[in-house]
Amino acid sequence: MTQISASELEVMDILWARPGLAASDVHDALGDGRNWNVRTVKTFLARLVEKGALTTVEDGRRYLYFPAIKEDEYKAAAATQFIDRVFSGRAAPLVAHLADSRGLTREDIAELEKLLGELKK
Amino acid sequence: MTQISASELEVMDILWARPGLAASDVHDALGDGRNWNVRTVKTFLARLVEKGALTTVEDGRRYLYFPAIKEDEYKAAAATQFIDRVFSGRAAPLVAHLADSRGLTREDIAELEKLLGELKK
DNA sequence: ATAATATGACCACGCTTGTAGTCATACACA
DNA sequence: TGTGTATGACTACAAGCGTGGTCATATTAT
Repeated sequence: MTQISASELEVMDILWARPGLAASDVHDALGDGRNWNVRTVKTFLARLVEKGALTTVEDGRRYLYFPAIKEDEYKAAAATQFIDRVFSGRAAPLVAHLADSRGLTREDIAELEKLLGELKK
Repeated sequence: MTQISASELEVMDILWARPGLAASDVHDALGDGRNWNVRTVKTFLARLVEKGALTTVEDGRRYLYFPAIKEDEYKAAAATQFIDRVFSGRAAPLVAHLADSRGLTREDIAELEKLLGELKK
């Protein structure tokens, strides 16, 4: 599986949330800060199809796009890969850095504790 | 600050651990799986200097390389950036994914719990 | 019916990255 | 003293990425 770039990932996020959009819908859904030309969005869509991350279904004279990979699986793999690259595979230092640099919220901390509690069993 | 690529980061890791190596020393230190040609390593070093991540000190007819950015700061920023890109800025889901996909070791879990304990104060 | 618009197919272009090659020179050993 | 070797400076080149243009055609609005 080739790599998905940061920009491409934004497109994937849209389609994971709402599968089956057409190119122009994806463009609209990005709207906010992302001021990409529709053609730019189409380039990303085409590249994602090439990479096997999306599939298409014809709908008249246009395509609808659907994720071909699962969000959870992709993100889990991305996390593992990132930690391998940057933290030699150790998760704890990463969390330490986060705590340091941007501060986890009280809620984050509570959530993580709950998680760890479950993991211990 | 321009981006540091995965390969470049491997070089940075060497120099964070042992600052002041020459190009050929860095090459040797990589040795293991990394079968880069010395010239490839030199390209990475030159690019890192260009990017402001390393500085050099002349040593006769060669250079010694020193990190110009701090490991902790760089990695903290990288972690934040990664979480923003992939997990919309929320750390907890990331840890959940790690737990899922590759399994944190018992030690990881213990370490994280200790960390969270400290953070709560 | 004609003109503006949307859509897909294909193309472009400069920057980054991985991976070195070439050249000139300096040093080290035979 | 000549020859291999290490070093830096510069160059190369294909693939990936961000960004969008062109062209032909189909659809919609007037």
